[in-house]
Amino acid sequence: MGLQSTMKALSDPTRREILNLLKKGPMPAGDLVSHFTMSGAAVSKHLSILKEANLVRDRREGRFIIYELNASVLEEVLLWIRDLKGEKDS
Amino acid sequence: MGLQSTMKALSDPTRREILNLLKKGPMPAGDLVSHFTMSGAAVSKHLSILKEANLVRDRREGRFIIYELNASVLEEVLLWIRDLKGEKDS
DNA sequence: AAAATATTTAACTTTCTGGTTAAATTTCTC
DNA sequence: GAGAAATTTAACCAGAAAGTTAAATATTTT
Repeated sequence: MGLQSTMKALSDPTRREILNLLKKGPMPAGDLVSHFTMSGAAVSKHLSILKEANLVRDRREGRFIIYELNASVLEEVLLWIRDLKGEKDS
Repeated sequence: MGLQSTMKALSDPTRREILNLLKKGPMPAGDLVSHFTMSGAAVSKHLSILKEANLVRDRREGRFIIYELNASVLEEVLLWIRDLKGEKDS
C-alpha cells in the first residue's frame, strides 16, 4: 500500500483504462477482458495489481468475479500533487 | 508527451523526490545529486525523463545546469483523477 | 591552451514488467 | 459427479527500467 503502489498501478495505460471502464459501475472480469485484445490472463494480472493497490475491490458472484472501482485511494495522489503545486487550496 | 509520459515519470520514487526538492525552488543538478546515494549519472537519467515529460525545465547557468519544477503538466493528471471520481467539482 | 568542475552520454548488467500459453481452481448445470 | 464456463495461477520470454563505471562534453579558471 501507500503512494508508491498507487502510482505504479496508475502508470500503465491498460490499468487506467480498466479504471475508466469501472467508472460506469461494477462489472465481471470477463466484461473487462472483452474490451481488450490481450489475453484474459494478462487482464487478470492487471486486475490483481489494481487490487493490491486498493484501487479496485472484487467479490465473487456465482461463477463471476465482479470488480468495482475504489476511487478513495486517489485522495493520496491528489494531496501529493496539491502539495507540489504549493498548497494553495484544499 | 501526454498523460502516459507524465504518469510513467511520476511512478518512480526517486523522480517524485526530485520534484519535491525542486518545490523549494530551482537548483543545479549537483545539489539534487547530493540528496541521493546513487551516482550522478543515475540522477541525470531521472532528470532527463522528467524533462521529457515536461515536469521540469532546465537551463545552463555558467557551468551549472539549473533545474526547475514545471507543475503545470500535473493539471492533466488532476483532470483524469477528477473524471474518475465522478466529475463532482472542478 | 591546459586543468578543473559540472553534467551528460555510452556501454553494460541486473531486475522488473507485461505479455503469452497451458494448467489449476471455483462454481454452476445437467 | 462430469462437463462447461469464468477466472486465476504458473512457467516462461522479450523488452524496458534503473543502476554502475568510464568516457565525452561544455564551461570556467589559471
